[in-house]
Amino acid sequence: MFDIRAIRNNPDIFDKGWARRGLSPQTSEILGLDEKRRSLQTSLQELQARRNDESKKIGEIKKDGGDATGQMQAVSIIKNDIAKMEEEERKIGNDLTTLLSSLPNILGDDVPDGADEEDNKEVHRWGDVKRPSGPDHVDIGEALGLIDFETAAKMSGARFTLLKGDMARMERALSQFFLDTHTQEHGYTEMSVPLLVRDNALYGTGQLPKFAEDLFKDHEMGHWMIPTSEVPLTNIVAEMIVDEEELPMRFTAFTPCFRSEAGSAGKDTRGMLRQHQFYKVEMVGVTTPDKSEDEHERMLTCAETVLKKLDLPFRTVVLCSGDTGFGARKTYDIEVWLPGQETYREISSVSNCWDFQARRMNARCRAKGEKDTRFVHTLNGSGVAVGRALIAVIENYYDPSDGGVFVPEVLKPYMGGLEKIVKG
RNA sequence: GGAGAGAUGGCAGAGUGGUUGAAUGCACCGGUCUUGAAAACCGGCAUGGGUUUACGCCCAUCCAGGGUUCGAAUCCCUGUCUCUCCGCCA
Repeated sequence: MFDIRAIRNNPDIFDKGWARRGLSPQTSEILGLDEKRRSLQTSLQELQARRNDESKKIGEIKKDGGDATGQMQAVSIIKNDIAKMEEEERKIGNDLTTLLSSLPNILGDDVPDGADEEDNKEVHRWGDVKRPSGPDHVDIGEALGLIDFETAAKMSGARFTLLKGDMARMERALSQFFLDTHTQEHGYTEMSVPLLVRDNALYGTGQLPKFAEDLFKDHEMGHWMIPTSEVPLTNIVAEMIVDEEELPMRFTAFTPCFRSEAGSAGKDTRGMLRQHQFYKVEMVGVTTPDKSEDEHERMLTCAETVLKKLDLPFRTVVLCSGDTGFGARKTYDIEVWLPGQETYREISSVSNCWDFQARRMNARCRAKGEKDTRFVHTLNGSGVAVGRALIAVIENYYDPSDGGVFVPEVLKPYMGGLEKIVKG
């Protein structure tokens, strides 16, 4: 959502911003609606003032025991006009809101222009690629008898996975390791959050109204399954005015994520890279407006740290204008090396949403002693996707001599000291 | 699933159709007093929007959305949330 006054004052900035996302100019339509609405509002309020005035007089006349029939009829007529005008005003207001809420965030100046992921700019690379190529997690996992797509498909269809034994345990170990690192070393507060949310929560973070088809919904109760715990974690501050002393707030959660993958038919169909359901440890930050860029860099470091501790080679890119998501002002993706694909694949996405979500959620902050409030800035980042981390470990820690998978050093404490996953 | 109670300003808590945007207390801000502080006393203190060069004026908001009425915090309907009791249940 956007500040209509800012659009009034600097329409060019917004049109140029949206042009970077490939959109045609929007502000003339926005401002046309805005002007219409305001002039309607003004005349509506004049009528309301007259109605209030007359009604007050009727009250006085009646109190004195007089006859107010004439005045009552007069107000009755005004009332009809008000009703008509209210409806028109509401309609235009809705049109305006619908238009504004379907427009993406304005990109940061430091976001490179580009059409798609080909144009993302690499920021840096980390780690030695010890296994440039090799079997993928499907071959390794199935040979070990610990990853089973067929059985999962039997009960749930495509894009689901069944993990067994030490493979299931390693998934759990990864999530524990991520959570512990973020809570104990990075200052995040662990949250256990609702996985089903209502429309308004998804509107707040920007998934609705535009991206309903990407989500699973329970039509009976009206709940949506979260596509990421960014939704519940960010909505913690919805409708709140927080003291600026309490900022930054840093939340983390380990949750399943549910995605319909409606637009990605045929994409990444092999293996467990793209599933309808996967686990993720998420980080969310809430800051004052002046601190979000620093927080963004910090959050990126937090996500990179867990990959470094796992000794997984990765590269970090800043997404170009065409690849940056709807609600983000700027996004870093961390891509981990997958020997099975001989390429880097996304394992984390770290975004600064600026005040975009805060406006939609009405999440504000106030400095001590101040009267005025400001919208907070919100950030979110995967820290990191557990399923994809598991893939990365399987493929990078593969031992061709026996088909096993070494357990990364930092995961051993979470796996009872196990050194290696082997065929059982 | 059944029965009932409730939602009012930062908080507590009045108000059941006519100057109620809302008593009172607490908190908060300013002042008087004091060497200083406390106490006491005096004054101020909701939010969003429209309009205005400005002072200001106006509109909306007592959980949300509809309705009744000349007029709604107050009456009616729907939804959301909270609480109590019964049933069921991880």
